[in-house]
Amino acid sequence: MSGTLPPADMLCFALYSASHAMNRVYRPLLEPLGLTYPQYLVMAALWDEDEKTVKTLGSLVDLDSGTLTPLVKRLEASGLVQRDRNPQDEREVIVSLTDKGRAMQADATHIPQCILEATTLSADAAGELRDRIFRLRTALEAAG
Amino acid sequence: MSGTLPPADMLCFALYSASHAMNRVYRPLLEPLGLTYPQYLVMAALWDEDEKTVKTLGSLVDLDSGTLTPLVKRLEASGLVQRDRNPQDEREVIVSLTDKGRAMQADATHIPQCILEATTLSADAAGELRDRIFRLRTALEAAG
DNA sequence: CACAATTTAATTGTGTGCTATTTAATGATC
DNA sequence: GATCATTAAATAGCACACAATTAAATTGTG
Repeated sequence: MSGTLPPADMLCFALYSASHAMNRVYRPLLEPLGLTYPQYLVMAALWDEDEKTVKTLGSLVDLDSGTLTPLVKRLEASGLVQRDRNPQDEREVIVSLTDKGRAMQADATHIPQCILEATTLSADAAGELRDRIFRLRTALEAAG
Repeated sequence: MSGTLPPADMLCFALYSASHAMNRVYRPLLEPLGLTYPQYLVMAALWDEDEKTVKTLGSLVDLDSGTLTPLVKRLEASGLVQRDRNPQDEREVIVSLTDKGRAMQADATHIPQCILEATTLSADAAGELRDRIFRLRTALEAAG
């Protein structure tokens, strides 16, 4: 018992490969918007609630400043967000949507349905699987 | 119905963040071996069965030559694998373990158990979740 | 046999991810 | 109120990922 396994037997590889497969389904949906998948996550977080610090965004999309800073700068270069120092605390950068960034939400409303259809799951089954995977994530984070 | 969602409600983000969390659990386990997670997948595939072409490795670990070629070259530079053209078909590169690469398997046998414990799941529950996620992957790949 | 089509790796360029370090601003302690 | 510790972003360097292209070898068809 308990020796090395081929990737096809690993839970980690199931996550890894399913995450890649998900990315590949997103890619053609996001290409017309000019967004990558992590950029889409950031936009979705801002559509949910505008004006967030880089740190808050990082906790919502599971990325640190090393990844987020250049990513948000690319969104800024595309004219979708703006970055401003918080006058109350100059250490913080507040990322907020521009009019163009807000307007893009309307062009993205079809995406969740497209993804759900690609999974071939019912909405309930997808929600249940999502929660199970989030619980796995919580356990893994607690272990680290 | 069917508008944009915050990341916390997305199945895709559950996969994405759980995959990152998994990577973070692996990192300290692999650091003593000097391997990254994708490199570990390649080594695991070769421990299961030695001597595979880049293409075969790619299908087993879900990566293409653009990622695999430099990754395998780094494993070669570490002395863990060797790369040889197949004399029967000079287009193919056969990746095989060196003695050092084979010997490393013994230093990795504890890892699956560590990962299972980090999930806080029983072996059965982990296997069931793994299969469910693999089925999701299959559906997503069929949609693409 | 010739030669077009296919297949396999390698290469190039962009965009993540992450660690470690640096810089600047804030807060705590004396 | 000067100094130290903490915090938030930014930066630098390495290693994936992936699309698109290139180059070489093989196969298929006439």
